[in-house]
Amino acid sequence: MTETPTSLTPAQLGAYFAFTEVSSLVRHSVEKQLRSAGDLSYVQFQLLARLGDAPDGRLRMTDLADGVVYSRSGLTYQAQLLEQRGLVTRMPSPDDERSTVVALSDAGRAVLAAVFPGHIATVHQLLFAALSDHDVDELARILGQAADRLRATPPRSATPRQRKNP
Amino acid sequence: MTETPTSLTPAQLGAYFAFTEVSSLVRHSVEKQLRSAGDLSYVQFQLLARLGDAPDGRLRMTDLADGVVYSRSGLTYQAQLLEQRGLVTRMPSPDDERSTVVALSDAGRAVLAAVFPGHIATVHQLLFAALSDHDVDELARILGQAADRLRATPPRSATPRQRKNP
DNA sequence: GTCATTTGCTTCGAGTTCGAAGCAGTAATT
DNA sequence: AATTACTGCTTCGAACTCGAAGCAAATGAC
Repeated sequence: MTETPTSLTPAQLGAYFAFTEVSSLVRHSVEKQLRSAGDLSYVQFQLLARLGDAPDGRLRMTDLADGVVYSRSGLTYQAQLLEQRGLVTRMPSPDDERSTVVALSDAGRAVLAAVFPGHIATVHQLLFAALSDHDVDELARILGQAADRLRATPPRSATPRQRKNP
Repeated sequence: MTETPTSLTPAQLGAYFAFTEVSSLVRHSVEKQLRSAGDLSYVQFQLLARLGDAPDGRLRMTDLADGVVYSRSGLTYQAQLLEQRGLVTRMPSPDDERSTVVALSDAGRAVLAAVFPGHIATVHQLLFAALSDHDVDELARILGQAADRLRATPPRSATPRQRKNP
């Protein structure tokens, strides 16, 4: 068991700060673009995009949640909103009465198609316009490594818990 | 003027997906750690950390907001919470009656010191444990470039300035 | 079979976030 | 000096998020 250091090298600090900054700025801009282009929040867009990628445009709630880290209750809320707008349908799974299967409707597909190019353009402009092809490759490789590691890491907290004053 | 493409190369897509995934997973874990270690939200921690970095542990609200993209009203809300907990003080600026100067209190400094090592350890474990020194350098360089570009980009790009017509 | 446990999802309440509107102080224009 | 525009912050209402508690279906233990 290697001990975890409680300080970071300058390079690590720089990477961490840049990462958080890029992350929140990109998120912010993308959110605005999606809102104005299709009246979607980023979460809603991610849900539609995930459904668009799925084999038949349908997924169980649980599978839909995985990878979009949000809580189950939040997912229920957003699924309700999307269903009210007619972008998505929900029905109990034939296999398992407990499961709800969410399916992309034609309207949902249309909205997704309408919003997608602008989303990609925004991301390109914000994130990739400043980077060379080589840098993009490196970024994909390095972050891919980090993502693999994160996915493998159990979700339990790394530090022993401390008591707080009641 | 180069036109922005509406599709991404596979490498760009990979980098984008990895980026969003790492971003949300790290955020999620860090949030938990801070909550259990010092009963702080990530935003609150960032605010305290920013104040800790500032020359006299004091900043105007506006300067505090820059770089932590959150809205002004959200900042007001969090500053109120931090003030109620005694981690921070607020007073009108002597220079400009409009400005509020936020200053880190001793208690705030103590909480920050108590939470910081665990925060760093968590980030190290999540993000940097999987990466070689060289990769960290590359990551810092590449994301630094992207951050520079983002900072230079005006926050309102496409919309012309608006006037109110009473 | 019956009971306990687990799983999948929803409901509920509390807390957090944002944008729009509002207020007061400052700067610019005349 | 007076009017106008702008800046810095707060208040307000609506929307979103989460965790805990709850419910029903499925699984496992006996």
